[in-house]
Amino acid sequence: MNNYITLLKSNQIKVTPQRLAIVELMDVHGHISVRDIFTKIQTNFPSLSLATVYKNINAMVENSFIKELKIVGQDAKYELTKEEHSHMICKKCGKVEDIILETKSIVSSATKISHYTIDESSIQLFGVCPECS
Amino acid sequence: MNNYITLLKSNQIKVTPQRLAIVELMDVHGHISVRDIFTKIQTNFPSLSLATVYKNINAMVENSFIKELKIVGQDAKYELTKEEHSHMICKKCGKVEDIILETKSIVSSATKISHYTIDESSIQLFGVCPECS
DNA sequence: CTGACTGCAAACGTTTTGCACGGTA
DNA sequence: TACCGTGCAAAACGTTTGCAGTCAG
Repeated sequence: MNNYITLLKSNQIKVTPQRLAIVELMDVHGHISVRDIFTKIQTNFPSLSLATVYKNINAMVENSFIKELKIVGQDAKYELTKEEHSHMICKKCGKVEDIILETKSIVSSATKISHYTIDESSIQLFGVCPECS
Repeated sequence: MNNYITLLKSNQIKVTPQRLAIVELMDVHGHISVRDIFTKIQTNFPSLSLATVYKNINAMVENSFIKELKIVGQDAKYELTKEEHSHMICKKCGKVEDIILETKSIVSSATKISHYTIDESSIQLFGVCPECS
């Protein structure tokens, strides 16, 4: 049985070919924009509608099944929700990569300073990747 | 002599009433969206055009005179460029606040792991502010 | 006085919506 | 079979553009 089918079902999301294609693309690419999802899927699935992509993406974000990633200078990208992680962004090639960083110390010092109750963080680091330099 | 006039001039930006209003609003509010700039200024400056706001914001971002801030769940906001800092975002009231955090250690560990040359970072911490809890 | 800035209206691209049809469970 | 999801077309947004007139330096 297909992994993506299992994944959707375990999140109470009804399985359709469109959704399978979206989830597979996200899994393979890691981070992907609506436009890219649409054009990539449409190649071998010409009947796919952009409205359907939007509707599904929105519902999945609503669910927390996927996460929206806003990056300055880029279109919004989407990724499957997984272990908390940060992002490395290459300013030359635009690549976005996951990286697991220790955030406890920064969060605890921010808590001390601000007196916020912090439960989520977004850390993006910009620079040039090894391949581009 | 008005501070904002000095500020614009020192960045080689021609001084106009529209730009003064925009810069003043950003300074006072810290972080503000295009829509809010437009509606707030328009109250006592009815001839202001939304296109002018966009043109100025874009030129100022281009200049690095101001910075764009993309936050999940909110419109893009703009802030005057100043000392590097991070952001606290209250999930209840939507408030965005600056906070100065030590980022050296996280950046250096990310550099070791990823081999990126990192020169910029965006750190956003989400939670509930003291006033809302 | 000249080039840059503004306001307006139109154009554009993106996202959302309503509705009839089709497919999943 | 019942309901949810899909595709289509239109509508609603947000942002950009071109142009003619105005203003800052």
